[in-house]
Amino acid sequence: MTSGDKAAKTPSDPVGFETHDHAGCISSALAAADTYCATEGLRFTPVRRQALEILLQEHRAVGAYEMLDRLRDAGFGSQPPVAYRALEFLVANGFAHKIERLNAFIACAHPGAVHSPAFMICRMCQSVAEAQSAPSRGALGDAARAAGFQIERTVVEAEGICPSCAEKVEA
Amino acid sequence: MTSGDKAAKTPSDPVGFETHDHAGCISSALAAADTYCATEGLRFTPVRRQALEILLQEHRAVGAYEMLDRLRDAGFGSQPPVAYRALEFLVANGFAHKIERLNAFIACAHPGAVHSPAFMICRMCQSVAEAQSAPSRGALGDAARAAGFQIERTVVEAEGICPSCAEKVEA
DNA sequence: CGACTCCGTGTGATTTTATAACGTTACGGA
DNA sequence: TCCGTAACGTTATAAAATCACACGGAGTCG
Repeated sequence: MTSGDKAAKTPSDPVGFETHDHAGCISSALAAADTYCATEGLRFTPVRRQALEILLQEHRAVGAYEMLDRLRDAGFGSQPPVAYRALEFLVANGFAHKIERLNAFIACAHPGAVHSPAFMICRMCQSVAEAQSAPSRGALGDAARAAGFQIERTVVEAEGICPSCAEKVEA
Repeated sequence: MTSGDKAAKTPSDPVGFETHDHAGCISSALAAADTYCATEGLRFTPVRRQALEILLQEHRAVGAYEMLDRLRDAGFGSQPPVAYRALEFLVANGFAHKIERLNAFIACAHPGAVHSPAFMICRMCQSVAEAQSAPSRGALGDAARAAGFQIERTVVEAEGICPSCAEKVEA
């Protein structure tokens, strides 16, 4: 990814509450995944590629069974493991994230970059935006160090109201 | 709660990777819940009280169906809604928290205090410690403000290795 | 080439987690 | 005391996730 450091000109990089050039971001993300998998010796098989494409197209959190429906429509297997395995691959390799609060999955907005993602989940429209978190700094990091706990992975999800739903409420 | 401000002498208050005076903490927590419910006009019914007592006794994350077993053993109903409703009450009123990562529930370590809990989850022994987070400060808060997102609630869960499991690994 | 192995895939079955719907009971205010 | 609401118990079902096993293709090594 390009945005890089946390203290860059843009204070953060929400990506998600506004419209995008989807066609572009989908194809470039797929191409990046192709390249990355080739480099790393990972097998970016048709199901996996299709699953990522679905996540990118939707650009929202997609449940495993919804993914399964889409994959079946695309000609793949129709049993839960088909979806779960593809999603597991995408998550393991940083192409997607699981939103624990929703039991759903979303394409990574910063693929390729090593990051601790944080999510903002609108409780009205269910849209999800990805931001960066810095768990090792801040209160949680302090607590972990004090307790001698070794953090390997963090789940940071904020639930609330997105800008566009806030407007609707006021109106 | 007593620990109060984030910048007190104790930099944080993990509570969970060490043994406690359980008998004492259970009875005092129950008493506090009694008082709080009386004050707030909440109905701290037998099932709810029993559910909280179970969480306090276990002092770990307990699944809804495990809770259901225990409640049934205690003479309450034996169907899922019994457990889910009791847990919902406890969570809604701050006596317990849901650990999204584990689909399980744990007694609040700071009952009565308004707080944004954060959890440290050991992936080896499944133990869970509660700490404080400060989501509105830090990277997530910045991103939310920049995006115009109104945070109402946060889920912060760190997965890793607790001190005692770390010792075992080294040994 | 052929056999072996690993990994990914497809499928059936099952487990685990969570909610819907509905009648009955019990509490608390008028 | 009567009424309305909240809580409870139960049946049933939905949603999410995993287990177990067979098949098949891509290497690889003889």
